[in-house]
Amino acid sequence: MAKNTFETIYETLKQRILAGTYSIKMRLPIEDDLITEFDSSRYAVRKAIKQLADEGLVYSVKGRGVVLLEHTPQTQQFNLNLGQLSGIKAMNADRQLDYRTDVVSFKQVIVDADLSEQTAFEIGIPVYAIQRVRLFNGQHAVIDINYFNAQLVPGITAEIARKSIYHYIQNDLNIKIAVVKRMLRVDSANKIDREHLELGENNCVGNMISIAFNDAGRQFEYTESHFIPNEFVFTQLIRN
Amino acid sequence: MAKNTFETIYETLKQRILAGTYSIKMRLPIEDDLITEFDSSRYAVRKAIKQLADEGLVYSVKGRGVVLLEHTPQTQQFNLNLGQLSGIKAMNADRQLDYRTDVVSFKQVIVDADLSEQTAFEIGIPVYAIQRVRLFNGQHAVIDINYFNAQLVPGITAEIARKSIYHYIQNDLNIKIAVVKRMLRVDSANKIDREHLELGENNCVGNMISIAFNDAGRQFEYTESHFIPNEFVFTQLIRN
DNA sequence: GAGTGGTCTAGACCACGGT
DNA sequence: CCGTGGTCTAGACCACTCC
Repeated sequence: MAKNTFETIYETLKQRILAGTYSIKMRLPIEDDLITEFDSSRYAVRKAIKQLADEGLVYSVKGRGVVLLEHTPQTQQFNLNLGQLSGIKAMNADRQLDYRTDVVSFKQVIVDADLSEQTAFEIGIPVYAIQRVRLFNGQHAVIDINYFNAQLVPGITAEIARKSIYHYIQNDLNIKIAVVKRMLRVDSANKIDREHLELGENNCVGNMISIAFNDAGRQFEYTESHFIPNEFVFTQLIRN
Repeated sequence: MAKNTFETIYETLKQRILAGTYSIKMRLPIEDDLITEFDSSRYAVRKAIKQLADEGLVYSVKGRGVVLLEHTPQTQQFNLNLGQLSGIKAMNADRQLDYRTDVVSFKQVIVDADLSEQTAFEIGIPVYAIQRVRLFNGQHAVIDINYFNAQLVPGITAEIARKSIYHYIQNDLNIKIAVVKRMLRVDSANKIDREHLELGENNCVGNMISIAFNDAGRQFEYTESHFIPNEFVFTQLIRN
């Protein structure tokens, strides 16, 4: 860790904040002191503070200083899964979970008007249409409905889908996943959901829609992940 | 608008991107060209590009340049309600909606162990406990369950709750809302939800939990907003 | 008025991508 | 190898907070 000056400062400050070193005064040392302590430039110090602010640990007030945000065990968890990448597999890697994937459907189709409307893919291009059920601790908790642009992401097989498409994309195809845009909704459960998910009494699902772009700016994926209620949490940080 | 050099550059570039000026080559001009064009420093140019990247419009690749992300009408909507502040009132100010608030319950209580566990407020402090139903176009769509630290946010009345607590906090009390941490879940509907929301056939709700901090770093609010399915969307951007 | 973070300039060098 | 963005330094001045 800590390859850059900036990272060293960031890691050190974060440790101290979490250890409560600064907690009494509820303030970080002023920039000049940090510059002196770490023998670095203002740039590195400010960048480290910026990252701490992005994580919701501190807040800068012009003319006053850098304030620490109260962090209780409850609010602590916010600082964890803020912006994760990869599939749900990695998304839950921190929790120790028994995990399995069933490929329910695997097709290659041409995008028509309706599908284009839904996925934002151009009409006429070939896509892989894949449906996979994710089991956590034996529970049918998530169904992933994927559409991958077959020109940008060629050669997907059912076998790859059973393991990890993202692993295949990144390691075998060497595609860089640059940006993922996400939408979160609560939808009434549809036929597919009722068929494949253990909804119990519930008749709704969470729906996480992901649109992924490679580092050439091209959208290569549209995915809907329908998940059962009461099991998943998403976090977001808003700063003024 | 555009008070700073940085803002001028940012606004100009954003306009051009949305107008499609750069779309053919799928690239932004290189930094040096932008420095020349806007007669500014590299700092301002890079800051503008950073903001465009934060919005999901572009993506920087070291050694190659700044790539434009495909933006179709569908993915465009992602760029809207990314990080909004204020209550739901402002959250939906862009849509033209008939809007009303009913105060269902208004109490002042002392935080006990259970409530402390839930809200992360200290045991023993007084809080306002408020329940409000939000009607959009006459539909009972949202119930807000608020807890405000009565020491940090004194003097809330039912009348204020009916109008806008955030307006009162910011304009009358002059409190600066620095940071809001949010969690999103899908919960099975409870008694209060079934009583106050127009769930129709659905028996689940979305649950947006907000924890707000003032610019002294103190948590002054814990709120759960339970909302009906199929009506609300949340967005998130993840960058590598 | 003193102290603090926010903005900005003008450089330097490094790391990576493509040729 | 060259061109590009990423990191970093050493300053200057401004805007805001607090006494």
